[in-house]
Amino acid sequence: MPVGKRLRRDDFAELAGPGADVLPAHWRACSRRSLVRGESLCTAGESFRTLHVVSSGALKCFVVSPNGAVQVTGFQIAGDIVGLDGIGTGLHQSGTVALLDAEVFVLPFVQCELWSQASAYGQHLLMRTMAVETIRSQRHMLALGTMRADQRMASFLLDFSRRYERLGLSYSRFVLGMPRQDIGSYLGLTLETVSRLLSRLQREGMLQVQGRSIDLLDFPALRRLSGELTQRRCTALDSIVDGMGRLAVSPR
Amino acid sequence: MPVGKRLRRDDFAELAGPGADVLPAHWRACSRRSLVRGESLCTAGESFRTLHVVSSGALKCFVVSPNGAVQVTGFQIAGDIVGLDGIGTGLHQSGTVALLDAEVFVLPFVQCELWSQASAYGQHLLMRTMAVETIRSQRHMLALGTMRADQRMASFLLDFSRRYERLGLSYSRFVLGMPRQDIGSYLGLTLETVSRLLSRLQREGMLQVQGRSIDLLDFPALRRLSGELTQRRCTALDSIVDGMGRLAVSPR
DNA sequence: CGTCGGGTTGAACCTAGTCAAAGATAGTGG
DNA sequence: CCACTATCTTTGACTAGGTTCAACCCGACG
Repeated sequence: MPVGKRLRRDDFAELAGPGADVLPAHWRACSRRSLVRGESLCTAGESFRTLHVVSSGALKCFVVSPNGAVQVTGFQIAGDIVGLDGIGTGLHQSGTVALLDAEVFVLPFVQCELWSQASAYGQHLLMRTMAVETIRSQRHMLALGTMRADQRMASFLLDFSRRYERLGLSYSRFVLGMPRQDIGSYLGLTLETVSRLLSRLQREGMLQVQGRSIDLLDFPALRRLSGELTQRRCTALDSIVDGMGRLAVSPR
Repeated sequence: MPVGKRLRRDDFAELAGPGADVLPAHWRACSRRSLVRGESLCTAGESFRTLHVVSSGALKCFVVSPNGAVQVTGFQIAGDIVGLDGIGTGLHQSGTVALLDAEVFVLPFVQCELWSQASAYGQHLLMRTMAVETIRSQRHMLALGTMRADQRMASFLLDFSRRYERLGLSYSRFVLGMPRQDIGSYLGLTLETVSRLLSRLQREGMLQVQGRSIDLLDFPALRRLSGELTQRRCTALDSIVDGMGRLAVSPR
């Protein structure tokens, strides 16, 4: 049960995850909180006091538009950090719920701030953690804005593959902790499209899917699909970007 | 020429823009840099040393995927901050170019860090600035992931309207500093679709468009379009989100 | 054993993308 | 100052990818 992998506090010393940076200096003091499947860690609008680093299980984070549309903004597994969006306004902008039974480390934000003030290193790490989050969302925007459905799906699977590998788990066989609807929301697709895509990729031999269990079979093909080729609105292979950020197709 | 509005340093005392927070404590020391239309402020991969706050003109920020697809991640006008994405890795993750002749304040990042270490307030502001950026990208993800083309366009126009208003300019008549292609890239659409949408909204009386000059006429309609109704995958008006973040349609 | 949430699959529809051509605009150099 | 060019914009016709609606299946759980 890969997703359920539980981290001991000491694991974070070697862990490369986004939350790992900010945790070490706190782990002595920090408490934990258990969540059962479906339990909410925080909801949008709620006042922000603590950051959380996932110890085990899986969470999803989502924003809700005024009219009720839901967009899943990310999935968090062991080592990932949750709650950075609350720093800006003092209110959580997004909700977070447990997809599976989960456990999180609790980091009171005032302590993070104190720590960050006390050491230049701590400050740097905290900022870096936030900036990494920005980079992650930029990548996701790129996926949502420029990729076709199958490419998004391939990127999504490869992303999870890498993250599981980072936790010392199999990068080719894993269990997605979330239903099709959540994957769809995250990728800007409907659940039907997600289901169809997984079936198609299976038919084409790139992976094996059994409910939420995934077995990635053809990494080169998945990588090719996810990015190297056939990007929407980018037909020329030898195209470059000029100073204006325009695609400049080189002759020859 | 609304977009060309130039800020004096003192303006930032009252300015509510994202960059305004971080600037005041620095303005005495900080230098400026002028950019001509098309000039690049920084390119992806380049090492990160400085933040910039736009003084006048307009910039765009974009990421490029390995295969050459371009996604515009944001447009910056006076008061906006540029370069936060470099903090995470020490390398700029995105490129920034001037859409118009522009001037920016230059904030060496080491100084920001020193300032941030020196005062808890400074630290808080810097982090807040970064977190606000995160919130912005979450909103944009929501647009890219859940909205239809016309809704994205309406949101985009209303966003610019608010930002111009914040600068003390007209919220109803303004000039978009970027070509259709960039708007399209930002919204995850093609330039043809952008053009067609603007024509359609004009035909429907919501706005007047003349090249890059926009005159918003029917705010209620634009707001309605941008969010209140007809969101894709959200047909029920009285739907709410349950603990799992699922849409729960209330009976009645 | 029946119900319920989640998943799969099909068919019809529609939004937005693609390709193409013509018009507008602005910048450049004679 | 005007002609020329490059870039940007608009519009049309056609296509394709993804959504919608609907039926059905499967496994878990009471």
